[in-house]
Amino acid sequence: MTTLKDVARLAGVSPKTVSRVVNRDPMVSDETRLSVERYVDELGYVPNDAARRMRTQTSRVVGFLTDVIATTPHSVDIVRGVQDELRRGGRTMLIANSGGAKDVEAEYWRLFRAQGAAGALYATMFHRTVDLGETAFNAPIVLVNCIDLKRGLAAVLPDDLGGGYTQAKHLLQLGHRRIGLVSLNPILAAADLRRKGIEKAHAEAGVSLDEALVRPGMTGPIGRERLIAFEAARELLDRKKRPTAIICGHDQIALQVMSAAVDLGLKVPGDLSIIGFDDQHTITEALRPALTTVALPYLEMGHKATAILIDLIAGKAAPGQPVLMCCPLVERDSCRPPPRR
Amino acid sequence: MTTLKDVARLAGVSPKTVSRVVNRDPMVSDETRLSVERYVDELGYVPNDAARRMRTQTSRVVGFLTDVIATTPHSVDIVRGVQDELRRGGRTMLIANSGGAKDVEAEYWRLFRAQGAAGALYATMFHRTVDLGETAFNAPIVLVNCIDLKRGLAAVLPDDLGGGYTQAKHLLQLGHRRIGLVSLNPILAAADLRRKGIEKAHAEAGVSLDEALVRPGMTGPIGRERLIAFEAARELLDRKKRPTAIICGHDQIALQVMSAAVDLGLKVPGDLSIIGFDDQHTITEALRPALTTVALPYLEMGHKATAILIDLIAGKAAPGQPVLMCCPLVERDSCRPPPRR
DNA sequence: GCCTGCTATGTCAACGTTGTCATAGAGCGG
DNA sequence: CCGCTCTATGACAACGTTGACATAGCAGGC
Repeated sequence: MTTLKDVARLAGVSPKTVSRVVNRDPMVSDETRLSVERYVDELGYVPNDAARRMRTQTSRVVGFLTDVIATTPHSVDIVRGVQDELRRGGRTMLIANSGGAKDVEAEYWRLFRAQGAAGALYATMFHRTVDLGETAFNAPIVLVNCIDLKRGLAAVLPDDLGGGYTQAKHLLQLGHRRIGLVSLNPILAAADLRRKGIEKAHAEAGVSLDEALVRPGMTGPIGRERLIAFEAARELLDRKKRPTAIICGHDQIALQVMSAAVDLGLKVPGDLSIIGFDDQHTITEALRPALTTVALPYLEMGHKATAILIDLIAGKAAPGQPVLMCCPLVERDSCRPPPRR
Repeated sequence: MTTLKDVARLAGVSPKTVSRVVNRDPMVSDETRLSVERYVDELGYVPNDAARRMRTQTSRVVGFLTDVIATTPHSVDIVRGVQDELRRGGRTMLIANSGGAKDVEAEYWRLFRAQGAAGALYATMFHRTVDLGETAFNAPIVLVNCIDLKRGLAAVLPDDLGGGYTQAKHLLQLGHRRIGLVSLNPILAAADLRRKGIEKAHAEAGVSLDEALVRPGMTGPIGRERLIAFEAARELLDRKKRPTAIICGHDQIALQVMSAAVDLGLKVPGDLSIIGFDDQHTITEALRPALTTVALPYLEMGHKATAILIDLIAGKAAPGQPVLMCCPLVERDSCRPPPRR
C-alpha cells in the first residue's frame, strides 16, 4: 500500500507536508504543492482512513440500520435519499438490516460503534413506534419512519394524517359523496392517522363517512400479513348502494380493489374512482388506468433525516420534535367525478 | 471511549492480555479470562476497528456499489442476500450507489479503498455488460447481474435463457400452441437470451413461434423507458386468431397485458393465460388472479456472489467462469390450459 | 543590525491495537 | 538440584496519520 511516507520520499519533503497538501492546508507553497500532487497521482496514493480516524477520533462513516428492507420494496428510496445527502459531505454509509430481531440489532449497534460511525439512522419499513432501549451505540441517532416514545430521539415521519386528508379531499372535491375505505392493516400506526385525516376532510365537506363502507384490506401480524382487499372490495361493491369511490390503504390494495371492480363489470374510473397510497411506481404507472395516489415522500425523508443527523453530529442542533413530511397527491387516471344517476 | 488500557488497568493485567481475551487466544488462564471478561462487560468495551485494521492490515468491511437501486425495487433482495452472507463472517458492508455516473463510481472506488474494504461487489439493476475499466480499487471484485468482457471478473448472473425456456415450456405443457410474447426492452441483454430460451422450448415441442405475435412491451433508453405493453397486448388480442397465452418480459408488463385483456372482455386465465417474469411480490401476489411467473433469484444471487467474494478475499479461489443462477417457475393462478374451440 | 512577525516546513508523539519477543514461574526427568 | 519444556503474561514497537510545537528563512520597522 502507498503511504504518505512513500509520496514524501519521492517528493523530497516530510510526510507532514504531504499531509498538508492532501488536506488542502493553505500553508504550503505552490511549488511544493504541485510537486507533491504529481507524486500523489503517480503513485495513486489514497489516504488510509483507519489511520486518520485513529488520529483524529472522527469518522466520515454513518450507520444505517433497518428492520426489513424487503417488505415494501420501494422504501429503498429512503436509502437513496440518505446516500444523496451523505455524498455531499464525502461520507459513506454502513448498511445493516436486522430482520427485526433484537439480538441482531444489538450486534449491529456494536459493529457500528466498532467502526466508529459518527452517527446512525434507524429506519423501519412501516410507520410505527419502536423501543430502541439502551443501545451500545454512543453517537447521535435519527429515526426514519418511526418514533421512539422513551428516549426522545430525533425522528422523521410521513404526515399520514395529512395524507389521508388529501386522499379524501380529492375525491370529495370531485363530487363523491359515498366513499368507501379499504384500509391498511389496523395494527399499523398509519392506519389510524389516515383514518383521522379522512374523517377531517369529510367533516369539512359536511359529509359523514359511512362506517358500513369501511373494511381492512389486510390483516395479520407484521411479516405474515395477508391481503384481503379483493374480498373486502367485493363486499362493498355488491351492496345496493355501492360507493362511487374507494380510498385504499396502499397501492397493492388499490390493485386488488381494481381487480374486484373489473370482475364485477365496473369501469374504472367511469363507474368507480380509486385512489391509492405510497406511489409504488411499479404498480401506479403500469396499471391501466394509471393509479391516482398519494405519495410517501421516502426520498425526501431520507434527505431530511440525514441533514438532521449531520447537524446533530456537528453539534449544531439538539434532537427536537419529530418532523412530519408532507404526502403529496399524484394525479393519474383512476379518479373522476361520480357517474350521474 | 473505552480502550484496552482502561480494561487492563481495572483488571490489573497488561493491555496485551485483554487483547488476548477479546480475541479468544487460548493462552490465557481461566481465572484471568473471567476477570477480564467481567470488566469488558462492565465498561461496555468495544474494540476499535480502525486501530485493529491499521495493525493487522486486514478489514472486515466489504464495499457494495450499484448503479441505480431504485429502478427495480425488488432488486433490494440482492442486498439482503449479500447481508445475510456477510453477517456470518461478522463482516459489514459499505453501500454506495452511483446513479450510473462514471465519475461518481470512481469516487466510490477511492472511498472503498480509503476505508480499506477487503473486496467489493458491483451490482447492476438490469442484466447487462459493463466496462469497469481500471478502477482505483485494489481488492477482489465480484459482479452481480452483469458481466465484464475485458477484465474477466467473477460474475453471478441470472440464467435468462433458462428462464425464457421455463416460461414457454410451462405454457406449451398446458397445451398452448399459439403463444404471444410481449417482451422486455430490446436493448437489454436479457431480452435476447430469453427469446432464445423461448424458441428452444418451442422447437422441442415442435411448435413454431409466430413472429406476428411478438411485440416489445417497453422501449427507450435505460432510465427513461416507457411501458407500451398495454397497446402491444391490445394489438395481439385484436387479431382474428389471437394468442391463447402471452409470455411477458416482466411482471409490470404482465400487469398491463392483463389490463388490456380485461378491457377487451377476456377472462384471465379462462380465455387467456399470462405468465410474468421477476416475481415482484407487490404485483404477483396482489393481482387477481395472482400472477404465475418465473422468479429472478436475486436473494440467491446475493448469497452466491458474496460467498465467491469471501473465497477470493481468502485467496481460496481465482475468478472463474460467470455463474448462472436458475430462475424457477412460480405457479399461481394466471395460467390454465387453452379454451377448447 | 536587532527584534518582530510572518511563511513554509520539519520533528515528534500519540491515537488503540496486536505481532514479536522476552521472561517468570511451574513441572518434570535425570 | 540442574537444565529443559511448557504455560501464562508482559514489554515494546509498529501500523499511517496528524496535532502541537519547533525552527529556519525572510521582510520590514526601529
